[in-house]
Amino acid sequence: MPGVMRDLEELVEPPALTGSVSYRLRLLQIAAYKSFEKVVSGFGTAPRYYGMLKLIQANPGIHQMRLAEAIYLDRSSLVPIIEALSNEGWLERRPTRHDRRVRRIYLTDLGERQLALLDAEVERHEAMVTEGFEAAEIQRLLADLGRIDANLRGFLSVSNEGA
Amino acid sequence: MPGVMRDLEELVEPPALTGSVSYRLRLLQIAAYKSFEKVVSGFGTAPRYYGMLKLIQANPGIHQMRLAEAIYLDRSSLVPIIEALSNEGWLERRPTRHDRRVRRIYLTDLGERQLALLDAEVERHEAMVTEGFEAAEIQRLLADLGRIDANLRGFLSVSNEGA
DNA sequence: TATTGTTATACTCTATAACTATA
DNA sequence: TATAGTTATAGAGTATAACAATA
Repeated sequence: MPGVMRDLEELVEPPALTGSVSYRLRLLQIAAYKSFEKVVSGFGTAPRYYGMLKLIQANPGIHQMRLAEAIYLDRSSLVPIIEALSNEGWLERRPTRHDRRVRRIYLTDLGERQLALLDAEVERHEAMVTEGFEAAEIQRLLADLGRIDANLRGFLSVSNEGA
Repeated sequence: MPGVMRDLEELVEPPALTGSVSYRLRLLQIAAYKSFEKVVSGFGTAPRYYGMLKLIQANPGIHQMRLAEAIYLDRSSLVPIIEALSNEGWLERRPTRHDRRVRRIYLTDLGERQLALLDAEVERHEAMVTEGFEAAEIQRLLADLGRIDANLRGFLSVSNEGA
């Protein structure tokens, strides 16, 4: 009776997906994000903006526009995020003297302290993600991902030239 | 006058991000998705579910539950997607004899033909993503991503054991 | 009792367009 | 005229919970 066992068969991954870097990236990102949310808890809305907080930390006084570009967001989409993290005490917006349209973003002291705690959780997650990799392998992987990033940024900026 | 040039300075990427595979994956996926949408057009809502369509093609008659798991979606979230693609003629649901709760999913003939056209667009995009990579480098990268996928799936299934 | 697919519903995230205040 | 930030709004996309049919 062929067909009866069908429900128990392995899922076939077609070559077009198995061999696609884009597809792997997509599924990996979903899985990485879900696992990250399981690892991290008790930090409010901040964990999902960990990357942004680290960028602010490394670039104190960064403009909102600049920040939005860096994380591929529209400037309007960034506003409620900045708002929420300000309300939770992570960061603050300060006006500038030279150009009063611009507001510069800084971590608060509380933000700095909390971010240090969050760093530990993030490292724990990263260790799980790269379990079984040697340091050199991780460096090589990061280099490869960097090359892909360059390809994509190049393509996106070229195809945005008209805008 | 230090500080005046600040607006033109390069963005500093902190080591915690530069060295994080998770973070790279996240940003890459966003960029890859945006570029994919620019490359592909004229296929309705299908391109964003290209991976799912290829899975159905490779696993004709797959159950909805099975499909949902494979792409990390809740079974309820899959329903409107299946619905839309059915309405656009890409696929169809057929009842089963043995277990009448289950509906099996198949590509239609139209779906097969359109998917063949979409394949070409996807290949074009993939070529851009991996531009500058040699075939062996791509294989190595895919292998690395596969190892990460295994780590994540292992972690997610373990931490879901209670559920 | 458990499972598959479905529905109703609400929540999150995002972009677009219009607005303000500055430049 | 153009730009930085904001607001209002609408559209995706997702999960949760409850339901019907079936096992």
